[in-house]
Amino acid sequence: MLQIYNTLTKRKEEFIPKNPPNVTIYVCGPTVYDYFHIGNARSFIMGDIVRRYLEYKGFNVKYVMNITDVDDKIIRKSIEQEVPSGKVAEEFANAFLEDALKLKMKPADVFPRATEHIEDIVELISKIEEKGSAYNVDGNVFYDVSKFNGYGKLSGKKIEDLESGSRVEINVEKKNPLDFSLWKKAKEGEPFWESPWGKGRPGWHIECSAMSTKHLGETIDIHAGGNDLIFPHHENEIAQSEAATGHQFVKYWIHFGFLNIQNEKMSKSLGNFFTAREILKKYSAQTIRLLFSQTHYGGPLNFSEELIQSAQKGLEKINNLAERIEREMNSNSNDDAEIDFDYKKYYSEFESAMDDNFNSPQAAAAIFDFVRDFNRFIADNENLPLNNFKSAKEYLQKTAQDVLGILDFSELTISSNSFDEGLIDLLIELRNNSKEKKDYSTADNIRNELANLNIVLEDGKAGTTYKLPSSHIDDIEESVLKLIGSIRMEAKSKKDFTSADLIRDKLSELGYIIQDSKDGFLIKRN
RNA sequence: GGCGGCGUGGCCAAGCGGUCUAAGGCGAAGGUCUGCAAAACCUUUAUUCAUCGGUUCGAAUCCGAUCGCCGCCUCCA
Repeated sequence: MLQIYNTLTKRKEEFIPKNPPNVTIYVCGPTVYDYFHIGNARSFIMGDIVRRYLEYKGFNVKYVMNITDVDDKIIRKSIEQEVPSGKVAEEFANAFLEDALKLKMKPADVFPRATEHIEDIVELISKIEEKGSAYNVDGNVFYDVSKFNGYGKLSGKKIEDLESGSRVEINVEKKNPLDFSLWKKAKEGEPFWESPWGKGRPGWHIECSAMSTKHLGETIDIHAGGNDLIFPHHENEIAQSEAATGHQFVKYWIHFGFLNIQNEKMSKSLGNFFTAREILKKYSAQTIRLLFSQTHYGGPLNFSEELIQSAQKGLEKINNLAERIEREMNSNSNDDAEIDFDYKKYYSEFESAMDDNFNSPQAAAAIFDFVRDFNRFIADNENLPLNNFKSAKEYLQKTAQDVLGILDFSELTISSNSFDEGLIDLLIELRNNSKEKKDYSTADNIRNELANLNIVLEDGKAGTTYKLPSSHIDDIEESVLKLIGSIRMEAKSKKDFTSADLIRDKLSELGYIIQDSKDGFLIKRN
């Protein structure tokens, strides 16, 4: 039974969607005036994990994430850069979509944009006006908070408290300082749309109400976003939508904790941020996702270089097993019956963790338990039947890959790439020959040189295996060829012509021609 | 001023009334394997959960107070 902590009721509740097995989810997406930062990424990724887990549970999820493409910040930027606001929005919306993919987020079923829903927005505002919950002051339309008696139910605030301590900007047009804009009258030079109230653009909150309703219906199952959206954004969405429809807007509200830097909220205004782009240059999506998974979504996460590195180390452990499994699947032909291993136990650990309000840290722990125990199982059972590896792969795929997104079998370094791995095999053969001759200095030299190229050799019972670096494969080919050539030179200088000839023959088998010259050698592709 | 969150080992972090002498990751120490490594595995690394009181047969978990940190109330994921 899945339980979700609902911000609205402030307790964990059993998740019962309105129309099972369908589930509707709306997550507040980015305002596209700049690249999004790693703190924003946390919300998007945790939303993605929520979605993926519901799919794992067999629900048919419709997932919507809005893109706010008209607002004050975008307009400000467009003025600064002297380009139309639509251009600014387009540029950063594209960047967002690219980065979201790089972060392994499953694309939303719909990424609605405010500017493409002006009609729906106008219609919704009119409806609110008809119900008497909005008023028009000279082309500015405001929501009348006093008409909605549930105002404050999400954020736990009382109207009086808000009014007294308020830092709300004083606006003489508003009846009440808490009233907020539904439609903003266009100022000189601002983008605008025609409306019954004149030229203008939508207020911030109304787009979510309009687009959510349009794509998911009047009552949606889950609405999620960062903690800072509880008030006023989500509170206002409820007020608008419920005033218009008379129905409950959202069944379950989920809010994500902040990502902090040195214990302070990461934010554009404080300037203490890293963009997701920057971080992705140094760390993989899987690393970032594991880091996020290892903290509960609701709490704060104090981001640091040290922390992300420890996640990276942890990830290697999972990847190492995945690679081992992949290697076995390629070479193992033991078709004996599967030996007993309690896969079920790890599925149920994973599920009961995720069922408890998406407790991803505990779910990750279940995966680590599995990795440890399965590694041990391999060690204890020589020549395991292939089916065991299949089952293990299935476990990792369903949990680590499909739900948390911290693993991708198709990206493992041992699998396909353009680099000719025969070259590595040749080096391994040369190294093994040296080892047999107890020429450890040559053997170690080969290993060290490869290590410098981020190619790791590991001697195992069944022979030597290797791991390739995940990127820049092309540059490496040249370095590897140079290494092979210099080994051959050394062999020649020692009059070890057997080795030298072996190298030349093997290279030609791989399609390379090595030519000796006075001062060295030249290797060409045949 | 109003509202809310947090404080668990060297670091990160689950646990939220008994199975907790507290999961998992990182780190550290020792060991197995290895020519040496790497990987993997094994062992060790919190009788204690900010502090002080209280409730309870029983508390890291509930209540109160104190100290410290953070957030929202203005754009913000």
